[in-house]
Amino acid sequence: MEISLTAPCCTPIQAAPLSETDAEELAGMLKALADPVRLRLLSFIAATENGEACACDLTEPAGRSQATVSHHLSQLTQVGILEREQRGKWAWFTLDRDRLAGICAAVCATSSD
Amino acid sequence: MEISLTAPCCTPIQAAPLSETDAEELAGMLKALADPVRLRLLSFIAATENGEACACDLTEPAGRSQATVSHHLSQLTQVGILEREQRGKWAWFTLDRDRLAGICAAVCATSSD
DNA sequence: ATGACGTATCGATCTCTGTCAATATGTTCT
DNA sequence: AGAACATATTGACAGAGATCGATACGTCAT
Repeated sequence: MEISLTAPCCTPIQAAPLSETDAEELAGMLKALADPVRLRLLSFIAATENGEACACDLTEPAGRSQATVSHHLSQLTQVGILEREQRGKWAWFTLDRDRLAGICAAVCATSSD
Repeated sequence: MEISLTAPCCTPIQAAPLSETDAEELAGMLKALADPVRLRLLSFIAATENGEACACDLTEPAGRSQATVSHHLSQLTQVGILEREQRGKWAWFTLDRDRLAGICAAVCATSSD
């Protein structure tokens, strides 16, 4: 039995039959990921110099209205994929790579991990 | 630079800003995963003795109608997470773990991978 | 305090998706 | 061929979600 580098964020799907509740929980996180605009937002943030970005710099490259981008950023923050920090009147977001890895672990980890 | 064990199934999000097309592609696969019923179906199949299951044995544990389960299995097959094999009048499904790992790699792989 | 500016929330609309009953398709057995 | 059974497809509907304009909320500078 190997020790995996990142622990699953929730019950892994390939170890044992998933309960309805556990399935709902993981599905919620995956739903947050499963949108092209949100994936691009994550990608933009990951591509910055410091791995952080201000909401004001994300509206234009996302190609959506300020309200829509704010909504997407909020969703990603809610499931812990993004972390939000208020700096003056600006909202800065950083990617939580451990959280992302935890979601992936829940999807991919096999019983031998 | 490490060589990762599984190659991303499509453009990874953390390497460079994602194009709209690439984002749509990955989002499509994640959408297939992002449903509690489908996650449970995957989980049930992964938990079987041989890692394969007949559609007829999935309807009841999924708690959905035959039509709905068939629809979900079809979606998972369409994005390559499940593989379908016809045996007589039964449809057998196996999990493509490499495909799953490829999706995870696209989400989690960093530029240093 | 007041004005300016960045962000979040609200309300409305439109599209997408999960669901099932009914039906069609395909396979096996007699 | 015809009956029986497993699975897929169709059509319809309800609920969820993406989107935006308008507005409210915070924060800063004057």
